Amino acid sequence: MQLSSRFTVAVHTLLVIHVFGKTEKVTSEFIAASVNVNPVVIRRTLQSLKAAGMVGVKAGSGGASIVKDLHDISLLDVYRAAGCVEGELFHFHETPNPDCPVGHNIHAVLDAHLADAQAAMENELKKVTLADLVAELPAKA
Amino acid sequence: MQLSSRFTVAVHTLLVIHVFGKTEKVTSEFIAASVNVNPVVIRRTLQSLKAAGMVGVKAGSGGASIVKDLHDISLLDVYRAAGCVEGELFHFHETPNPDCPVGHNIHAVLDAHLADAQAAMENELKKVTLADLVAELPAKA
DNA sequence: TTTGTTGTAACCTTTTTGATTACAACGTTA
DNA sequence: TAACGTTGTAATCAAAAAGGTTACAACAAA
Repeated sequence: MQLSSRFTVAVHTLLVIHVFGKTEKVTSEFIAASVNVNPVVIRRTLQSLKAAGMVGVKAGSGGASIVKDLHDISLLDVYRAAGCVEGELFHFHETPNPDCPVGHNIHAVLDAHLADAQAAMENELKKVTLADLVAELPAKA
Repeated sequence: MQLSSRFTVAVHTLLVIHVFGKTEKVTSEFIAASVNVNPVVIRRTLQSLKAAGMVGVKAGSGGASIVKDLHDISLLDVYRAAGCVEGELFHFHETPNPDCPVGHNIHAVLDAHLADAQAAMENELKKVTLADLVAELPAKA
């Protein structure tokens, strides 16, 4: 089981807007051609990124642009904006038996550790900005 | 989107076996009553834990037992044994456009960072052993 | 042999993801 | 203002996966 691709699609989307934004009108169809998904998926992604204050989208005339400094957008920001994980990363079985000492305390002993693990992952995503990714782009081309 | 509950169910299962193993025959039905899932789900969990060398299960007569020191079983071990994530945690859209500079390089610029984030999470799980959890159990009861 | 349990296949339901169609709303331009 | 291309968004669909459930052969012990 893997997390939704919304996150990587969102990162890809932002990079396309950055790279082509100066020279082309970057429409949902244009981005979709690079990511290789349906344009509607990109439009939904753009709405999420817009709600997070990262991009502007021109209804009618068309075209997306980045409205925030790439140094100020971390992978964690994109991850959160994409909304592929709501709240807790780990999933608990519902209603463990409260009459059993283990079932009664399973959350008490596990929750904090799982939260730590999730925080460690998110903290790592926070270290990387889109500006870092852009810097790596040409070098690997 | 959350990870499968297989992981937390597996932890719960191991704790039940530990707590009741001395005094009762811990069957899949017994564990299922604490976790509050179907006994077959527990049997499948037990097979995974058995394959990982953590438990022994008596076919026929019934009952599961732990066959490894709890100090030597980390949450990461259980996480891996439960198999709720195969390989990569993050999911990529398939076949990004290789003719686009972004599509062509998206893996090159993202893979390492995502692997770092996943490793940070797993590393945190590695720090906690089942013995730690057991130590926390009575204190919170 | 009887009883209770495991091991496992098979099937079903539910949920979720992403694909897709459809279309009204919108901006630009001719 | 009319035509055109694009966005915003709802609705629907198919595919995948998770967990639930039934079923039953294999097995161990009394």
